[in-house]
Parts: sequence; structure tokens; C-alpha cells
Amino acid sequence: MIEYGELSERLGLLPDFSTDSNNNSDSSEKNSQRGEKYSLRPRSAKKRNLDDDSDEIITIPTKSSKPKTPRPKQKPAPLSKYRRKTANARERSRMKEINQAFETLRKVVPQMTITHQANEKLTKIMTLRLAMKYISTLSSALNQESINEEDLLPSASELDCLLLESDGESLPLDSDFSDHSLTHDFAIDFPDDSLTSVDFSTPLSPDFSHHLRQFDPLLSGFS
DNA sequence: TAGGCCATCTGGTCCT
DNA sequence: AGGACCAGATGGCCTA
Repeated sequence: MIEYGELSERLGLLPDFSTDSNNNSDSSEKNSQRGEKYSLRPRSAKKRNLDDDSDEIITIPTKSSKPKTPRPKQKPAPLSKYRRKTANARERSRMKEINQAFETLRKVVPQMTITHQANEKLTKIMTLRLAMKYISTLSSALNQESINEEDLLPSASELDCLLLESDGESLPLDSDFSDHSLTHDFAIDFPDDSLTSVDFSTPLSPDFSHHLRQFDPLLSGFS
């Protein structure tokens, strides 16, 4: 039985965890709080290494058993230790970029407080779904304004419907959302560089288009 | 303790 | 050949 450390060293598969743990510290705030704990994946690495060790030549499962047939398809040589490290670093960097984009998106998408506690961070999937819905809300408001700027503003229930929907499924427009109405002022609730949330306990302002223009510079061109 | 969310590692695939 | 992108696997953290 080959020990984990020995095997990994022999195969040259494992990155330098001590340095990786340092690299991890900048991946995200949350992760930095976790510190060095993300640096090791002993069991998974062991399993993978053992798998690698168990079959050096990959045998393609054949329907017709022709045992003597040589399998030309060999597992490609694992990346060198250096290339594996650099690939991991690139991947971390790529994910960091994605997470930064999520963070930016969180700041511009109105958030709900219905199911979230005050300082609870929106999950990625919730952020995407809210963004989709927010765009939909703005688009519909824009279209309605092109017809009649003042009279065709979305109703509070429509906005509730759009913003409440977070799972990709449409909610019926006649749903009863009387328990929570939208905030009266997006511009106040969402300063440029702070995470804010829609307060459903306050009534919706009738002048929704005005707030939309304040909120989105693209819309301000239509005033 | 189970489940959700997340970061990370890893190998495969595609592209330049 | 090497980088970008992706998805699967894994384990840590947190909350109900």
C-alpha cells in the first residue's frame, strides 16, 4: 500500500500546499477568513492518485470482448508539478474574476429581505436570478414608458411579482403580495457602493419611472 | 446532523 | 504546447 504522501510525491501531482495556502488567502474575503484550511484535499487527492495508480493503461470498456486488443488510448501523462501549479493558479484567478463580477452584480441588483436576514449575502444563483428579473423589470418599464410615460407604470403587484420571482418560474400576477410592498425609493436604498436591500415593509412610490431613471443612467435618456 | 453554499483541485476539451 | 473554459469531485463552513 502506497502512502498518500509518497504516491503523490512520486507522481508529482500535488501542488506545493504551503505556497498554495498563501495564494488562497486572496481569493475572497470569506476564504481569507477561513485561512489555511482550504489548502489540503487529502482524501480526494489520495483517491485520485490511487485511481491513477491502479490502471496505468486505460482499458476502454468494450461491448465485444476482445481481450487481446491493445488499448492505444493511454491516459495522458499528468501535468508536471510546475504546470499543475500554474494551472491551479490560473483557475483560482479565473474564479476570483468571476466572483468579483458577482460582487459587482450584487451591488447593482436590488435585493430582497423577505427570506434573507439583514446582512446575509446573496448567493450566486440568487444574484443571477434577481439580475434577470431586474432587467426584465427595467425593460418592461421602459417599454411601457415608450407608450405612455406616466400612465402605464407597473403596478406594485407586478413589481412584487417580478422581484419576488427568484427561481425562474413566473408568479401569477394576481398573487396576493399585500403582506410586503416595494420600497418607495430605489435610489435611496441603493447607494452606488453599498450593499442594500429592498425593504418590502414600506409602500411603493407612485412615481416609479422617476426612480428608475435615477437608478439607471440608460433610462435617464428617456426623460 | 443534514443540507446548502462555496473554494479548490483536477482532468478533459477546445482554441490559438 | 500552453492557456482558457468547463464540469465533476471533494471537503470546509454555516445554518436550521
